[in-house]
Formats: sequence, C-alpha cells, structure tokens
Amino acid sequence: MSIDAREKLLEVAARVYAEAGYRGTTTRRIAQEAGLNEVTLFRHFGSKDALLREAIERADQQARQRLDPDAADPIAEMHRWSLATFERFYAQKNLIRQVMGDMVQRPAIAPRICDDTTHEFDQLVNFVVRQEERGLLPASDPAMREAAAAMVVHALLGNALWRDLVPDMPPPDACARLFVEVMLRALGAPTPAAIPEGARP
Amino acid sequence: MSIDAREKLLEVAARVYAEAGYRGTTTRRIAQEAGLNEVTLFRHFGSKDALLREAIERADQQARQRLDPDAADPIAEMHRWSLATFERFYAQKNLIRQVMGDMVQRPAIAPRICDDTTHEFDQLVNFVVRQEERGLLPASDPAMREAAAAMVVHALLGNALWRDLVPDMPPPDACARLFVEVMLRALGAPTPAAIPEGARP
DNA sequence: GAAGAATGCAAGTACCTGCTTACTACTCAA
DNA sequence: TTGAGTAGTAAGCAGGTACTTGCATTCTTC
Repeated sequence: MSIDAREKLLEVAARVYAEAGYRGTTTRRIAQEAGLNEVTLFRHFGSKDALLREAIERADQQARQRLDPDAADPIAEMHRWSLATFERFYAQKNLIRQVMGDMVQRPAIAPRICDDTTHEFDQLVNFVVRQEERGLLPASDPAMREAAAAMVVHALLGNALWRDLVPDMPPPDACARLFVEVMLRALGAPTPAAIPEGARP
Repeated sequence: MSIDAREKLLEVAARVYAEAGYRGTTTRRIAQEAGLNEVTLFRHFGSKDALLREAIERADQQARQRLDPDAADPIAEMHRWSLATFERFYAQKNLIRQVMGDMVQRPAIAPRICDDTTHEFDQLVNFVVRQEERGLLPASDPAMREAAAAMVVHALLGNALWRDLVPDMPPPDACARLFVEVMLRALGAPTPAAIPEGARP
C-alpha cells in the first residue's frame, strides 16, 4: 500500500466530510475527488467508517495554541491566544458543525472533539490561577473563574461558527480582544488595557 | 386532508430529524413512526423537503422567554431569563446540532435558527442599556456591553450542547446564574448578588 | 527481466432512497 | 344514494449506497 494514496484519501475524506457530513460523504465521491479508484479506498481502510474516523481525528489534531502562564506580558499573551484559538475554530468551522450533528447518532465518530473545548478551558483556568499567584489578578472564587473561562471559550467557538451567518459582526481580532477584556474585568483586573472598537461581537 | 395526520407527521418528522438529521430522516421512517402510510405523507406535503422545513420551523418556534427591562428586581429577572433560555436550548439540543450540520449544505433548512441567538442577544443588550438608564448599572462602552451579552448567550447555548458530553458539570441553575454574574461584574455592577457554587461551568 | 506489491477496471450484490401510480375502503354531508 | 374527501395497500421506478469479486495493468526493486 503506498503512503501517497493513504494520505490523499485521508485529506480528501476530511474535506468532503466537512462539506457533506457522514451520510453525504460517499465512498464514490471521496475516490473520485482523490483521483483514485473506489476499490483502492476499501483496500486501504476496509470501510467508510474506518476511513472517516481516521480522517476526522487527524483533521481535528490541528495545532493547538499553548497559553503560557508565565509570559512576561500576560495581557498580550491572552490576546494572542484568544485570536489564534478563534482562528483555529474558524478554519474548522464546517468540520465542527458536521461533527456536532453526526455525534447525535454516532458518538464514536470524533471522540476527541469534546476534549478540545475542555482543553482550552483548562488552559485558561490554569492561566488565571497563575496570574493570581503572581499578584497580577486578585484572588477570585473558583466557580466564578471557571464560569468566566468557559464563557470565553464558548464565545470564541460560537463566534467562529455563527460569524458568517450574522451581519454586522466586528472583525475577529476585536472580538477576541473584547472577550478577554470582559473576563478580566469580571475577575477584577485593576486596569483594563484594551480600548474596544466595533459593534456587536 | 385531516388535520390529525398533518400534525402527527409534523411532530414525528421533527423528532426523527433531531435524532437522524436530514439525510437520515427517511419518508418511510416518518410514516412508520407516525402510524400512517408513506403515500399519505406525500399527499399532505408533496415532498420530504417541504415537510421537514415546516416541521423544523415549527419546532424552532418554541416559547422564547421575554426579558423585561423594567422588572422590579432586574437581577432576579436576569437569573430567571438565563435559566429559562438555557432550558429551551437544552430541550432542543439535538435539533440544534443537526441543523448546524445540515446548514453547511442546506442553508435554507432553518432560516430562523440564526435569528434565535441574535434575538436573545438583542434582548440582553436592550436590558443592560435600560438598567444603565435606570442608574442600576454604570454607563458602559457599547462594544464591551455587546461582547459581554454575546458571551452570555453563547455560554448558555454551548453549555446546553456540551453538558452531556463533559463530566463534572455544575447544575444548570448554577451555570446560568454564574454567567449572568460574570457579565454584571464585567459591566461594573456595584455589588454582586449571587453566591456562586459548584465547579466547572 | 522477473517477482511482487499496488492500483485500475468492469461488473455485480443486496439494500435503501424519494416519489409515483393504480386501485380499494371508509366517512359524512347533500 | 351519491359523491367528494381522506386514507390504506401493493407495486414499482430510477437512482444511489457500501462493499465485493476477478482479472488485467502498472510500478518498484532485486
């Protein structure tokens, strides 16, 4: 089995899936768009299910951004992370949408996708705790801290998923910045650093 | 055409759709679960597409909660609205998931679903503006106000969609309350009223 | 240049899909 | 009693689905 064919099939499968979902992604279409024979697909992966699972898992493992709790400029670090995380969600918006639908009937299709928001949430909470230890943020109630972090992650994800369907949305960097700002204010940050701009996030 | 059959078909179609999505919802299955003949379905609605569109639109128009800007106790009013809105999202979580996936290829399938988060967002922004006018909140920057409102709506929706997939989630009322609290603090509310509880929202 | 692996091709299986046709049976008001 | 309105039944159509089989072809590597 050549590696070329495998890679090509995985890449095309992920692309087609993001557009058409599980049932809409036919083995014929994958093979055709990959420029390979349908039989080759089954020889490599055995079944459509196995191919899609591997393709989605791979596409899902796109580079996560690390949020460094000990960054010299924590505010800048948060803004950088917030925008980068938004852009990752946005790049995968169709894949995420399809997975959300398909997971109702096929929970096994993307076992990692839940870990994703959880992972970003954990990073953010750890980051806040560290800033409190450093004395850059006042000590806050854990539940409040976690609520604020969850709101930022969900706002970034929701903004990425709905952005194209809602008019008058401010640019991504403004939104990413504002979400961080809201969280910092809620946690009692001494001086809000950013000057917000634009309208409805 | 009897109204009974129509209603039954619409109700079953919405239920099956929430479980199986557009392509998974077959006319045979709808008819079978409705206890009606498949031919009857086509006699009433002409096509699967027409039936599903009407069924989804109807299911989507479940009672929205009004957020009264002039409520005597604005904090209590926000908490009530927040929890009720969460519960509406949660009751429709599977429908929303499927629509999100199907909208990639069929934007016409649920034209109202976008208006929904937008509507809740608008209500929340208007509410905050009114409280500022009433002197219960300090005047705030519009962009900040809108970012905080968007975060609350997306957090409620995201919490409803992911709740069952993530362990150790605090109960809905605690989450709904905390999200409101975070927003109020970010907007400079004088005294946070709620005592938060539980862990990860 | 021969062996073996990888791929293509043509055909077929068994089933599902939306949708149609033709015919029958029941109900209820005119 | 008639006739319109509503439903059921059986059958079928044309196309699509995942997946298989058998055989011919190409490419690589020793």
